[in-house]
Amino acid sequence: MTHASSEPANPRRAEILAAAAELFARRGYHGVSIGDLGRAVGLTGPALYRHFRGKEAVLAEMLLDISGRLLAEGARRAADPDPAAALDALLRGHIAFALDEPALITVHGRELDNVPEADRHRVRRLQRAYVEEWVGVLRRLRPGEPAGRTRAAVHACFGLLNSTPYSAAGLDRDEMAELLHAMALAALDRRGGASPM
Amino acid sequence: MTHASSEPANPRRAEILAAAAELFARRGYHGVSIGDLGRAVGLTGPALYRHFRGKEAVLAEMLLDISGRLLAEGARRAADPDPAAALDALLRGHIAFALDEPALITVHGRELDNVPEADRHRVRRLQRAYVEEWVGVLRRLRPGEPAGRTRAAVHACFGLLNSTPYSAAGLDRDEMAELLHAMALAALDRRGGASPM
DNA sequence: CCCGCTTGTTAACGATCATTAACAATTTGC
DNA sequence: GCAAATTGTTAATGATCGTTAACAAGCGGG
Repeated sequence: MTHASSEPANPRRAEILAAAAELFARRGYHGVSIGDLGRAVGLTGPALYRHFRGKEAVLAEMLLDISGRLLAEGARRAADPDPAAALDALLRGHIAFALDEPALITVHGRELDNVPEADRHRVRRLQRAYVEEWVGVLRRLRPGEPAGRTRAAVHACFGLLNSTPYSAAGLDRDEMAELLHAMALAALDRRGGASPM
Repeated sequence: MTHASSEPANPRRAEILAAAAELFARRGYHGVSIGDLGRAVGLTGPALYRHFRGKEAVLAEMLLDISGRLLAEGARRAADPDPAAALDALLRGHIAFALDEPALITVHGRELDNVPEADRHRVRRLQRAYVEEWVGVLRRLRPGEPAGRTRAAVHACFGLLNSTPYSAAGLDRDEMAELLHAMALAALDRRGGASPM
């Protein structure tokens, strides 16, 4: 009941989660009602309670899924023994996620405060672990840098990559991916003034 | 009544706007009630209607002020005849704003959809004009680049600079400003693969 | 065949919301 | 000093919210 991965992948749950992501991203968690959520998948509001314990549970499951997926993919990519290759893989993975799931990236970055406390701690732990995967790779490339500065650089890099939802217009996916990759790599590469990567 | 700049700078209005910015940034527009807004400045909820037409008017005035200030400063800085100096000034100005007013930058980027339609169009026009100041400077530095790509690069740069609210911990203001400046300049400089700036 | 589970519905609940009304205190202009 | 405007209060209104209750249709397994 708690773990969605052990369930038989109920398609209605997935449908609701996808619709909720779009609505939460566009209007914010508090700007979306249970009635809105139901209507978005062709149901009435209370039908949602057949699939989720409540509105908060929808958000909680969504954020746990996102942060879990990011961390799982990130940990795998960061394991590359060549740190430059690991960074390249992290960039590619994060960019693909941001371009393919802009609503999820938006909600992931904005709505953590509305997750009930127990799950919020779990999401925060996953998010922090994901950041630390990046920090670990960057510290292999530039061991002397203070950890706080590296972490701030990672957050700035995420801000750049997650800008996708607001600038997707006009460029096709592959060109946008390449632009983000070049900009992010340059930003991380030339951070900190003098020391090269 | 419509233009705040011609009024005698009512301190209560400014106090409410400042408190509203913090609350809107933290919980989102719909997550903040009129009672919350009043309480944040030591009043009851309905007292707010002595200073604003309603909740939407608070957000509208806030976003008009932010986008207007960004555009005014941006236009002045972009007017430098040396495009490299203009870009440097734009970066410095935007970074100072993001570091000094993280709540305003956050609300500015998230809550446009909740502004009533008439004001929303005006805010969007100001925001677009600000982006075009950046695009104009960058096109002076790299005339051959397609405009859509330049615009996407500007939005990505804003994403990087506006990451401040989530990563301010650990670094002092000046070090953070320098880090953001170096990263943003590198990202814009090395965008697009080969052509130098 | 029918029992029970799943997945929907409509109706109703208390809470909370933005807003307005009615009224009081204080300040300002003359 | 006093009328008028300013700025606050509490109380009330109607809408909407998340949630639960009560009930119904469809379906699968014995």
